[in-house]
Amino acid sequence: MKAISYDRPALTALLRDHQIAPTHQRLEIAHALFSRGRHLSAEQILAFVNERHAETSKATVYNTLNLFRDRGLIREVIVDPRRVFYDPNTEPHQHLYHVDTGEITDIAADTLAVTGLPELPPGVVTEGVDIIVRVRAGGGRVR
Amino acid sequence: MKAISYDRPALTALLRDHQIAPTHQRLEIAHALFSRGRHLSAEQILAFVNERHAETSKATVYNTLNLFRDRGLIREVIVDPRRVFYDPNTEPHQHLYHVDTGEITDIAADTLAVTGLPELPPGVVTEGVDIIVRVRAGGGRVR
DNA sequence: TTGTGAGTTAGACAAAGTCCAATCATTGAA
DNA sequence: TTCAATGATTGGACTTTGTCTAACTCACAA
Repeated sequence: MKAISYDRPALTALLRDHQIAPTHQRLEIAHALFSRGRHLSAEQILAFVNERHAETSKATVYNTLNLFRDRGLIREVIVDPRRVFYDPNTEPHQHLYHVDTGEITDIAADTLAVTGLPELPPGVVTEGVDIIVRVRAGGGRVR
Repeated sequence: MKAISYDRPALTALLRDHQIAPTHQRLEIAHALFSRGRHLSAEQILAFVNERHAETSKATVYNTLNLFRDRGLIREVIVDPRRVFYDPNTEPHQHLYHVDTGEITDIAADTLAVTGLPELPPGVVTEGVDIIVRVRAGGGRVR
C-alpha cells in the first residue's frame, strides 16, 4: 500500500503502474479494497461494488481479483477453507485470524522473525512464508 | 503420531484413547491416514477407503475427519483454497507447500523458532501458529 | 465512422463440503 | 442371548465458492 489517497486518479495511476488497463469496473473493485484497507472476500467485494445499483458481475470480480493478484497489486490470504480473502497490503506482514469471528488482522513484520528454516530442496524457490496466528475467544486466562 | 504400528488393535486403542467409538468405517479412515503418514484430502481418503469395494460414504468420511480433528487425533492443513488436507501428525511442526505440484511436506519444529509475536488482544487465546513456506519450481538459482 | 481487440456479462457448470431423514450397528442391561 | 436405545452411517439433495464459455459491449485508433 504505497499510496495514501485512493481517489479516482490515484487508483488509475496505481493500476497503470501495474500494467493494468484502468476500466470502470477495475477502479470500483480497487476502490472497494484500498479505501477500506481491510481483508475482504470476493463476495464482500461484489456486494460493496454493487451497493447502489448493480453494475459489476461476479465473473468480473473474480477475473479482476485474480489479475490484481497476478500483477502483485494485492495478495491472497488463505486462512479459512471456505473462502479466499484479499489483502490490499502487499508489504511483508503476517496475519492473526480470529477463528470464531472470521476476523483477520495484520501483524507487523518488523517485530517478527523466523529462524531455523530448513534448506530448500534443489530447483525450488521460495514464493513466500505465511504465518497465521489462530486465536479464539478464551475463558479468562490470556496467553 | 504416538504409536508405531497401525494394525487393527493399535488403531482401536488409538481411537478409544481419544474417546472415539471404533467403528469399522472409522478404523478404515484412520488406517488410510496413519498407515501412509501423509497429508491427504477428503477425496483421497474416500478413494483409498473404497479401493476394493465401496463401503464408506462421503458423508461418513467428512463426519469422521471432523470428529478426529475435534478430538485432536489429526490436524487440518489449510494451504490450498480448493481443499483441506488432513495431517496424521499432530506433533508441533510446520509445512512446506509446493505450489506447482500441490505437494505438502513437513518442516521439523525443533529447528524452527518464531520471535516477536505481538501481545494478543485481551480475552483471546492462541489456538496455534501455522507457518507455511510456499515454494515453486525455480529457474536455476536456488535461494 | 467503423473495425478491432480487450473487457465484461449471464448463466451454466464444477468441486468441496454440509444437511437431513431413513436405516443400520453396537452396546449394555436384563 | 435378547432387545431396546443410542449412536453411526447412508444416499442424495443442497449450498457455497469459484470457473468457464460464448455472446456482447465498449473504447479507441485509423
